[in-house]
Amino acid sequence: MPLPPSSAKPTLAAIARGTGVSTATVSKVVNGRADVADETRAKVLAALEEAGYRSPSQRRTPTGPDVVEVAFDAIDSAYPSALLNGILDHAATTGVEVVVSTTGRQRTTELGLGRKAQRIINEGRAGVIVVTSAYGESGLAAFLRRHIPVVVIDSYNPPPADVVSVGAANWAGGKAATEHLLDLGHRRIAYLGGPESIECNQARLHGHLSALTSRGIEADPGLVRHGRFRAEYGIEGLTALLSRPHPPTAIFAGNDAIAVGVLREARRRGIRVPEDLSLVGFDGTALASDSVPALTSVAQPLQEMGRAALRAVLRQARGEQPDTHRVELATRLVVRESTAVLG
Amino acid sequence: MPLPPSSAKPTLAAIARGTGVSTATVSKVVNGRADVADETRAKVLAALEEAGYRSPSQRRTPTGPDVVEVAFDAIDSAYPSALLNGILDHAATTGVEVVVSTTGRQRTTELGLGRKAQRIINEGRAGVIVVTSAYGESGLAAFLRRHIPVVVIDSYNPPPADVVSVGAANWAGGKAATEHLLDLGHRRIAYLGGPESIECNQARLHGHLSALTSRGIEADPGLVRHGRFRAEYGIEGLTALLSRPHPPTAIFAGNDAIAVGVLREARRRGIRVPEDLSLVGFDGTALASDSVPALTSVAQPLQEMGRAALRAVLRQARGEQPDTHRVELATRLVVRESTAVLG
DNA sequence: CTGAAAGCGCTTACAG
DNA sequence: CTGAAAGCGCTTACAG
Repeated sequence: MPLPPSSAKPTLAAIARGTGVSTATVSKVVNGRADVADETRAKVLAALEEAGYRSPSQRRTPTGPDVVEVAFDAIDSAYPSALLNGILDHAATTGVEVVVSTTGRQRTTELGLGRKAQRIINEGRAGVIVVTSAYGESGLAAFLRRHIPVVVIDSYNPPPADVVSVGAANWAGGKAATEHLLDLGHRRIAYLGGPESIECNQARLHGHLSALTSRGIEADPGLVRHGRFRAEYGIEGLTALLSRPHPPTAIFAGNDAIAVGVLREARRRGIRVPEDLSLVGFDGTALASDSVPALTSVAQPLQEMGRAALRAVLRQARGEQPDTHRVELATRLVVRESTAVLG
Repeated sequence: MPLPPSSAKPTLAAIARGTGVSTATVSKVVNGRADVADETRAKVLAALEEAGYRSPSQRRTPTGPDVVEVAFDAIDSAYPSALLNGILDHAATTGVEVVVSTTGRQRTTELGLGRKAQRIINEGRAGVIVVTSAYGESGLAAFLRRHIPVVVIDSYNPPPADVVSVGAANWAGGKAATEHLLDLGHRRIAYLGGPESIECNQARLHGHLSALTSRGIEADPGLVRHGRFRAEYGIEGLTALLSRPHPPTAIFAGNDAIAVGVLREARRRGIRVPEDLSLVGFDGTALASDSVPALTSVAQPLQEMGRAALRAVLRQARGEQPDTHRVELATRLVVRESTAVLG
């Protein structure tokens, strides 16, 4: 009597028993040989998938190091670099290996992503860390179905319930940025954000708005603009704001790249920062400290976020329950040279 | 009659025959069991090493993707990030997997590095890319002994003859930087470099000196300073240069980070760039384009260097001979806002 | 501490 | 296209 496949151990013989074929046939399917009927192949593949079978070379070495895959959109700024740095730092101390892959900013097709997810599963990763948007709901679900722990850093969308997410306190950071500007006497404060739909951007904006309303200042919708997290949108944003009847005296930028764009456009126009315009960024990467004038910015503990993400993945890989669905690390307002008392 | 170990196929049985013990004993050694005499273990380990034995889980999956290891000192600036970006880009198009590891800037002990090298060998990598200094001569030699192809990017020291190195045209880039400043009328041009002993730094310096002497200008040794590739050394360097009787009118910085330090210190002192001081950086990363004023800089094709390194490693992994011992990619002077005609 | 022997998981040449 | 059977590479319980 064939056992239900789910209770069988993942050996060729067990799969063979479960599907009513010989081990030889299962072996052929596993090795992609041609001489198997399509129907048989399909049945066996389904059973292999169901049982979570790994061929010997796919099996994780019992003694070998755990391998964690980190999927980025791209590594094209200080932000992903700092995250990776934190991940690699913790990896070195725990003896874990890190495979890094990028999906490319131009959204890959669903099919392409599915294939990448399948590869990650086949390679027997101990876990997966997904940064921002790489892999949608369906990709994440594929990992979970195979019981591969997933942690998402700064997810663009709210992740499913059984995925741990790591991020910074974006709302509190946004509030702190705007409170700093309010404390300096500014009242017309603009927000130049990233993509409107993205979670972290919304949280920063709402922190900003909350700071305004809690001081009894009505937010002017004309002072809120969205774009992308790149310098171009700072240039474009400042240009648009200056064409208004009452331009702002201060700008809170959704990240440092946007702030740097603002800085550059301000300089081009002879607007002095901070004398004529105060400016706060977000992220606190080298971009903020190296720019001239150095940017006041809300620092995210990016390295620590990377470390926390790896820690959370490894904890789950060891079979421990995650303590929390969301790891949120504190941000810190670092005041530098780009903000001053309203003159 | 036992065969000489080198001609035996790398199976347990062959190792056993070669060393005159049973397959059971060899198996125990491979799996690190305790019940083997030290002497026997040593003999068997030597034979395993000699034969290049890999246990089933260490064997590269015949169908599985190649895995290339990339060893950085650290991923703490735009420079390693851009290299990695190029490597990952080419990896995505060739289906190769990339394991990233960092050795940490504080030189790890020889022993620690040796262990890391051994791990990389055991994991059956198709090849290794070493960035700047990670792994010394002995580490590289260990890879070569096991016939694992190695490519070095921007090696701190000249690599051994059978290691392909990838880098930019540092000498030509340094020459172009200084010629640009000479063309603008500058005659007292300082060089603020990175560590004096490092190859790429020396090449940039000598390009600079060559530009001077080919215009009949005697180089002033007091205008050459070394430090590290960080902003602090730009601050320190400018401070030292200004204390001289005849400060320079232009500075060629060994990389963009140093140039940014110069920029910051100049601003603090009320020295205008480029009106009072012209400044050229090296690397051409976002640091140069995002700084205010934007930096004139010698751009290295970092992404292309990453791609070229992976291409060279994979070519060797396929058993092809490398075309060249050194892949040198052209640099390009990008003129921005930090250089002007001597006033 | 060593190895003969049993056995496991998988593959393959080949008969049907 | 399928599977019985031989066999390979490795591991392990156990006798010595």
